[in-house]
Amino acid sequence: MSIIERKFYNRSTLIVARELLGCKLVRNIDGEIIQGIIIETEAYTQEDPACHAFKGKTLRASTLFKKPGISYVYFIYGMYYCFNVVTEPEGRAGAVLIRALQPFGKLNNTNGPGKLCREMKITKELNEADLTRMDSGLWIEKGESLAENNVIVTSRIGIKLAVDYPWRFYIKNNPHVSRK
DNA sequence: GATAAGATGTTA
DNA sequence: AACATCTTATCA
Repeated sequence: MSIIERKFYNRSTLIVARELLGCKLVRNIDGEIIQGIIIETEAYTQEDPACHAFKGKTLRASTLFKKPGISYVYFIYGMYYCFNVVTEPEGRAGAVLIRALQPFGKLNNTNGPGKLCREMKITKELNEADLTRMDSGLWIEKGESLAENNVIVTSRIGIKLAVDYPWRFYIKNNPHVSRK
């Protein structure tokens, strides 16, 4: 029930990626609430070759340098959006890609970053939305804390660069993880 | 099961 | 030309 405040995001991207597991992503579309538990994340930082901000402050990547706790939504492969949460202090780039949700209520088919954006109607209109405020229509609430042995850490998916970084986190034995 | 290819538009 | 994806087809 309690919304996560900005200072949570104003930290190392790796820590935020780990701690977002178990939290609840909530969307309000004209009064209709849809929500899911975050069960899979990936971290991307300024010094990371796979990150959009690696080459500097391009138009698209400029969002990654802004204040923590806002969203970064980008369009990919001609058909899908991906939803990230901006981390690190303002001026430093960093984001956590939300890769999969455990559906809540009538939400369905959220086992992948493109699919969950489609299901929750997350589009570029929500880029730079403030996730610490309910009036943005998209926010994140605290969840149950997870035991360390329920978190699996592996390499990231769908990238060519820096494939050896163990920067993907997901909840053990959860059936909604992407790429089973 | 595995692997390959096609859809599709923005980015640099 | 590549891309932080997903679906469908074509093997085995």
